Amino acid sequence: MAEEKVELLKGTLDMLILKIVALGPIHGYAIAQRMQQISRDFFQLQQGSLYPALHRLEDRGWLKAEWKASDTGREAKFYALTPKGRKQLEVEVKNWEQLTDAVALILRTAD
Amino acid sequence: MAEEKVELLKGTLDMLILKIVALGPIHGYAIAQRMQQISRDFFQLQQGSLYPALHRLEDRGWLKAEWKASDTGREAKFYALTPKGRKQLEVEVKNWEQLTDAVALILRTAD
DNA sequence: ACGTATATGTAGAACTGCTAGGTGTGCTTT
DNA sequence: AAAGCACACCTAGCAGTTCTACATATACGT
Repeated sequence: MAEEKVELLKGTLDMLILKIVALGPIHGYAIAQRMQQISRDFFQLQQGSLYPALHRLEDRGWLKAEWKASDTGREAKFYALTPKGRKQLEVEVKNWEQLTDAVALILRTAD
Repeated sequence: MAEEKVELLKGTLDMLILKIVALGPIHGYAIAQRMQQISRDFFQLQQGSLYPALHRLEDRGWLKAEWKASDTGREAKFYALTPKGRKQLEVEVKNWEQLTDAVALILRTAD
């Protein structure tokens, strides 16, 4: 029973990560788990997508990282939204909605 | 009054082009016009995105091209959906809906 | 004669996400 | 004790898509 591979639309990952971090400080590995959970196993975020994205978001000043002990006692890098990150999330959500609206206009066009 | 640049999500362009061609045979330049029209000027498809995409879709056997005279009397390359292209459009639309549903699940999550 | 709208095309850059590999810790099972 | 697995982080390099910028050519209006 081969599971279909679901590819993210390039450009949405940042928004999804920002949204999940906005729910409260969380470390990378757990972000992937929550994304999978919330999306009912639809999104299965790969580590090779996740970690570079986190570094990208940190470089841009949208996330701030801090080492702490996780639930399991291991050290993990916890990410939190910066004020800039919160604004960026708003911008990206607004843009996402406009985009999906515009796509919907085209998909619903009958000739 | 600088217009905001709207970037397409990578991966959606093929679907949008297939959908517009599905409305009836049409040439490339007119595809860009219709997309802009239908999306109420939201999408402004660049020629550097359009033509490579059309060639890609033709290479994959989803579109078939034919030179004909356009409304203005000039020669233009009219594209039509192949049966394979029609199936592909269905697949992409279904995938798009699943994807946006999954994104919506994440965006609507309150902690 | 000139500019504009129509119509097609390419080269190269930029960005993103994926594959595939690697490191190390701690818990559970054999 | 060792073996395996889940946790937790990371990087290099590839593949794919869209954009910018440029190039070409025709028809029409002024």
